[in-house]
Amino acid sequence: MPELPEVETIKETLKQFVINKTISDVAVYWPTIIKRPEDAEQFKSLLPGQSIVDIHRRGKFLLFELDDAILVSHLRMEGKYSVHPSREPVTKHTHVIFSFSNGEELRYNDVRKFGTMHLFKKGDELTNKPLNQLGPDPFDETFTTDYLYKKLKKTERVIKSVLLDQSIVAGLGNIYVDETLFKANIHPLRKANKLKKKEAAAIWEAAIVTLREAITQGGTTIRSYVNSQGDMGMFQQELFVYGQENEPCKTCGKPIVKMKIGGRGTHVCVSCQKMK
DNA sequence: GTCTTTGTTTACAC
DNA sequence: CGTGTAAACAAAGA
Repeated sequence: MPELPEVETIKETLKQFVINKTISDVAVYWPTIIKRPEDAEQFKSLLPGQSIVDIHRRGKFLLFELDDAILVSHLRMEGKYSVHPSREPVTKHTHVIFSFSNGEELRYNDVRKFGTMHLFKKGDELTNKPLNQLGPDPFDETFTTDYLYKKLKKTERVIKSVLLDQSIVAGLGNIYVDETLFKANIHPLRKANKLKKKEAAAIWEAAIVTLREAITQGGTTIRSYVNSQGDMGMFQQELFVYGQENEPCKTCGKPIVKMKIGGRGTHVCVSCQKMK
């Protein structure tokens, strides 16, 4: 479940292994991961000879900047990247391999095969799906309390669903939305357009603080997340509500309740997070 | 076989 | 057509 802090951590750990490496060959064992170009054979043919110039992050997407292209990669639930010598055996969940001219390989591993890859000519990625659907990153200067408050005003949806909407703000997923709303003392079922400006400001602040702290902890490891060096995140120790069903609230001691909102498991302290 | 998991896309009712 | 909700979808493990 890599969300923004996990993808940020993956980006930083992966950088040291792949920048300036030149792709010599590409193998695709599960073509449905490749979304653009539609034909995986064409995808493969476009990459050899290109070097990895840099890696960026946009929301939950990893962006591999190549000499003349951008590879946009989404890890969905369980996608992972790792670098190995080519002689090392692959696992049954390795679906894409980028071979480098130095004998190493960047491997994409994904137990669920839900991840996606889109390849663009440089510049085209911003005006096409999936990146053109995204709202600002939480740390972008355009993501302000005013921006958030105006967006919340416009919708009848509950706040939980709005914060999961990547076109509002890009990078929050189920873990960090639940944690953000707990920190802001807002019940996830509150209607977005009924929230006061002060409450929007509290959500903004809570999101920024939670994400920043999670990044410094290297992300959250719930099921299987590790960074590209194989290290677990540590933020799970800081979780107040996510995955804490029936555990006592760290603030008030009442048991954390799990409910379904918009089809998503949602964790809430009904004592601390008021419906008002 | 059924159910759960998540982020995103698609279908559809209003 | 915009909006909101629900279902579909990707696949595997419990």
